[in-house]
Amino acid sequence: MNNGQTHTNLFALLDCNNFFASCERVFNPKLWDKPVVVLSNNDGCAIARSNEAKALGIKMGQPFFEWQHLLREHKVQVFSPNFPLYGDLSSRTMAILHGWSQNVEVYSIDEAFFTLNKDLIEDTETYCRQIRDHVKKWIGMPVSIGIAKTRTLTKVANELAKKHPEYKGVLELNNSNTEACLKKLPVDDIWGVGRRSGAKLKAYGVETAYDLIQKSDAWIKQKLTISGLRMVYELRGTPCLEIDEADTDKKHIISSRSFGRPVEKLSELKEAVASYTARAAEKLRSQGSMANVITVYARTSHHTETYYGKSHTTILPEPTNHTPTLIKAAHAGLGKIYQPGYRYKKAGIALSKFVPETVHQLNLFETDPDRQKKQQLLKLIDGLNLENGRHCLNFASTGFKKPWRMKQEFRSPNYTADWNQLLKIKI
DNA sequence: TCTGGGGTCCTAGGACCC
DNA sequence: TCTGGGGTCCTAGGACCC
Repeated sequence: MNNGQTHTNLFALLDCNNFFASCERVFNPKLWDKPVVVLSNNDGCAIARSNEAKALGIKMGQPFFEWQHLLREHKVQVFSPNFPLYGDLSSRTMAILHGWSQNVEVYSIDEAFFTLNKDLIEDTETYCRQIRDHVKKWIGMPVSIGIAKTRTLTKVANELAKKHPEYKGVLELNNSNTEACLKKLPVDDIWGVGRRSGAKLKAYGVETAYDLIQKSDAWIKQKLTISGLRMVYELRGTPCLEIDEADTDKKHIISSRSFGRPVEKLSELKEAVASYTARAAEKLRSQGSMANVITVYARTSHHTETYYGKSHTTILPEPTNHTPTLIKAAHAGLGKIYQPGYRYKKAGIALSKFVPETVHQLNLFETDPDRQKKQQLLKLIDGLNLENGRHCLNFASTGFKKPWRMKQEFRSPNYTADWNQLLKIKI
């Protein structure tokens, strides 16, 4: 988005408040004034919390069992994650945003950068308030919007807009208020500064974002690498992050899960790995790529004394996105790393080193005469699964009973993604 | 008993070549 | 015993994000 760089454009960031928790509320008005928590897969820990839940002290990533007692004491409402629902509400929100800006970069499931043309919009802050109201009214989703000269600064603005009610969800950073905001912002709250770098910077006496931008470029590059330097330029008001819209193809596709209970048998591990591989291969085909490399790994829990974890990487004889071929390679790798006697808690596979399908189709030295037919069959299966819901057709090696499957005890209905689970209203 | 899953980018260091 | 300088490519691992 080149016109994002010109003087007449400002950046903005729309971010849904407590996204997953808010999604659960959209179709369930009873939750509006209650603390709501969405759990990770396997109902392991908290991954989203409403403001009320945050106020109770439930932390991001905190294990469920540590705060389970609050369910009774404070009527905390918990949910297993319902990603189809969240994905659907996300697309609807982004669709509305597209109606307000020419340049929208969907950055994650719950946030998007967009540009505002200063030549056409007189009052950018008022404009963004209208966007916010539109999303609230049509989707029921509360959002915050930050406006500034660079994407990193919109993050700062957004955070403040969210934290301080007096901004009513929208804040624009300009020449007169930016410095004051950066002086208030702890250095580890900056987008791009994690726990490690945060601690390091504080050890050097750098406490706030303002302290950081006073340092020399050389110092910053030495302490935080080139990406840290780019971040500081952005904080000083010079855009230098490119987020390209066109190339959304993934460079790695990962599929992994923790098991609902520990797995010891190789046969069960193989089922799980086959099932992850099938999912990853489906994603690979949907972006029109083939993989040259597949990595498989398995590990026990980190929280036990006898930790065991290993991975194995296979370079494939030729790039492929053929599910049975990939499963075969994953199983071979698994055979190399599997050690009996351990209670495995998680396994996964990763595909990488992609080439476009079209490149391979031009290969004159085709080694597999049936490749075309196999390809068509897979497309057919993908199509049926897409139309009729995932798992309509499966590969037998992915297992039938799946005793290793995740725990999901608190799942909400698929209000928007499944005809059988539409919200019922009594009249 | 109980601690997510899926990504990106960067650097260091080894292997290899001239 | 001494003992180059560059360049490239690859991989593992760190750090961060949502």
